[in-house]
Amino acid sequence: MPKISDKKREDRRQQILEAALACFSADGFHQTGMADIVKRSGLSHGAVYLYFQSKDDLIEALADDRHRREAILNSVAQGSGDPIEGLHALVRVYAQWLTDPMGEARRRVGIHGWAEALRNRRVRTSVVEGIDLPRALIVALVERGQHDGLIKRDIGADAISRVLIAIFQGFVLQKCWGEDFDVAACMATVTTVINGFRTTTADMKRRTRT
Amino acid sequence: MPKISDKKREDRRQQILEAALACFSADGFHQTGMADIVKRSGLSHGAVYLYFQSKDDLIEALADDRHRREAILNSVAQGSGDPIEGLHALVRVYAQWLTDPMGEARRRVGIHGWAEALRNRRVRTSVVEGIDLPRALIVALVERGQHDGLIKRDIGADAISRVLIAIFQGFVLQKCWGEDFDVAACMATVTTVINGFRTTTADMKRRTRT
Amino acid sequence: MPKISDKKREDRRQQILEAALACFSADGFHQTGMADIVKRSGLSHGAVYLYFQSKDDLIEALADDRHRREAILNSVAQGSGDPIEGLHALVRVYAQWLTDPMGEARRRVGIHGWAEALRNRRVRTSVVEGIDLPRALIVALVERGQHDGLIKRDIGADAISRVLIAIFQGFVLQKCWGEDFDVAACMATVTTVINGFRTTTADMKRRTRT
Amino acid sequence: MPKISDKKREDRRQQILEAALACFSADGFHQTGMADIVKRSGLSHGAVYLYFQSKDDLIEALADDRHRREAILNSVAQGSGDPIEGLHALVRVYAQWLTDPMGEARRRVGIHGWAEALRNRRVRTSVVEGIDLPRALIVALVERGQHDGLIKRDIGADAISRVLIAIFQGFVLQKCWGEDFDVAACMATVTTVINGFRTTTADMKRRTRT
DNA sequence: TATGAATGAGGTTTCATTCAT
DNA sequence: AATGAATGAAACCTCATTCAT
Repeated sequence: MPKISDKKREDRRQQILEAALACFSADGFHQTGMADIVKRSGLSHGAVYLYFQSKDDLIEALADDRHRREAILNSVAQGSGDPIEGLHALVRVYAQWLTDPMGEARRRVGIHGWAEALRNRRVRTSVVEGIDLPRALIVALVERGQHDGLIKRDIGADAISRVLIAIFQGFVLQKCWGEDFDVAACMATVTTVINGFRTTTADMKRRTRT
Repeated sequence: MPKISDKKREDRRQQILEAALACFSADGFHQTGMADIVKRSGLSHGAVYLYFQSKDDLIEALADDRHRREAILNSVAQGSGDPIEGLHALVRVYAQWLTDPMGEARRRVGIHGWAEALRNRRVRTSVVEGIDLPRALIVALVERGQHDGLIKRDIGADAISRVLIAIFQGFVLQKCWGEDFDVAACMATVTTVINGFRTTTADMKRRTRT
Repeated sequence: MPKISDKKREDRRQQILEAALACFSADGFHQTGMADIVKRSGLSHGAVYLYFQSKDDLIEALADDRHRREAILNSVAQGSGDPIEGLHALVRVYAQWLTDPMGEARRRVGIHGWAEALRNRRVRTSVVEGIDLPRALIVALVERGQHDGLIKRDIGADAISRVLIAIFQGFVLQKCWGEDFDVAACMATVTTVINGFRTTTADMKRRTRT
Repeated sequence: MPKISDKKREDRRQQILEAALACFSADGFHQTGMADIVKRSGLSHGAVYLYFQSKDDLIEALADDRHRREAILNSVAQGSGDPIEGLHALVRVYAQWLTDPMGEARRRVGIHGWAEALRNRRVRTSVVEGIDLPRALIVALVERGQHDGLIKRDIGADAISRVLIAIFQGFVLQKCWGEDFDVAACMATVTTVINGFRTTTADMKRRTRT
């Protein structure tokens, strides 16, 4: 029985996923043919189907892949003491991710995934869970900040997390569409936005009164 | 003379566009077959091709349609005196648009269009021009606000506009994916974000010192 | 009842036939769409179908048209006394027809008709009858020539007629394919061919012996 | 290793070409649907497109095929010493080809190709090159004959070749249209025609005088 | 009579997937 | 395990013809 080693098996899998990523990035899921992926992977049709049951399977595997990578991204941003500083750290991590030229393909496929999530339940689950991770992280930070009196208490932690995530989603779109997206300037503005959530002296006075 | 009246002609066009919108919203551009659109429109294959040269033409027509509608949306938000109030007005208009249940299909198709924009130049042009409209509007408001000393001068007007637009793009995504997106709460937070751009007393002091 | 005059009716018919001729000449019968003919004729779809029942009907009408024109062509060549001179006259008439720049379209459509004759009985009948006319004419001339002792008696009149007709068919093909077909030189050679059918002194001696 | 053997591959190709030949012979290029060819070949749609990129490709492959076969035909007729005998040999070869019942389909497709050559450049090139082969052969023979004083010098070798080729083209047409085409009698007449190009005693006297 | 919008069967081609080797 | 030839449903689009006006 010509069973290959687990390592080789995993290598082949990655080889196929990389080919798929490149193709999907260039043409989208539905304009990419299996033949394109097969050619780019250097394997055969049959081989690809040994590792993935179908094209949808491949799409979902990439969605999961992204899911896993973002989990790591988030973990990197954890562990700082000051909640506000934690938010800034998260921003820096995502800014980094947004700028990485190697990640361009992944960002583009991500956008295709956002559209695909509208009609493919598995993909949607993966995407939604993917954003639930940073959301929970942000919520935790904000709630701690509110508890410590550092962040305004009249806005929901959940809403803040959704706004911050939305900003990054929009940045991905705008960056992938055009070349003139100034990441640094936009990031600086995000910093301002976060600082805007800080408790001001006015808030304190108001609170005292209440 | 059976030459159809202009009104009837335009009605038929809308009839087809609506069918296409519904289909594209449900299945995306590439999973929707012309047969689906034909069936839903109640017309025949040939009739559809009498009004649109190809499926791509249909996609582009919808992109243009969206473009045109957003232009109206923006114009609605213009004309207020106070720049900050102008931004809030704009937010209200888009919040309205985001909440409108009739617009669900259009929002979903919009997302598919964002993905399509990555590989279809015509669609990308339409999308990019579509966001250039509100961007220019926001930039104008912010610059006026900065000139009047109402808005912080240390952040770029362009970056602010991109952040606000990104927020809305992210909101569209999050709203279309899940049912638990709290539009009101998020909008309130956007209000806070905008207020965060206001000049603070601290800013003034700093400026004086400089 | 808005019945139009016979003359107007005939004019319209010709208008359509001319449009069809131009289209068929350029693109062949099956690559030409009714829409092309309609556009070129300046009439409407409905109008064309008032004059011709179908596209095939149009093709057949053009075949018949050609049939009729060739009948005239042949009649022109009749009536000379000397049979050999009659053949030369016929050659001159066809040479003329082959050279006429206005007839280019008709020659091209003729070729398309030859192919169509293989699968359309009506067209084949028309084509075959069309060549039967000059064939009968040539056969009559040759038989008279043979009777008068001017033309060799050991070759069939029918075969001679088929050879002469074949020569013209081939000329039409070669002329329509390329620009370097030298009509004058080829015609001169046909003259030689015809003279080759003349009885020689050798023939006469042989005959005397028999 | 399921990579098909070269022989099997070539067999399949021929299988498809034969099916196409039969269909095109019966219905012409444009009335034949790919479905007809697919059905007749016994393969599937996809398989046919594995061997030929498009219907046009199939048409051109048949044109090239014919080109190649005629080249062989011509080579067979070469090599005789006496130029006049060479012409007669050529006539015999073509007479053979014209009579072969297996070649009926090929002759019919050939006619369709003549029409197609009017609007398809690739086909025209193939057709024109196809007749250039025997033309060059005939020209060479005739020029040798003229040099040796066996053939009249007052007619162009090129014109003679065109006449002989035209005769065969016409024969193909007439044979494919009707059942009553007497190949033997017509061929005998061609022999007479060729002999008519021989130098006569009259020619010699005239030449002497000059 | 005349119009041209509408029909819908049928055209060519693609492509995710399978399976004999 | 691996190959790639083969499948056939389904994709997009065209076009000869009809018919309400």
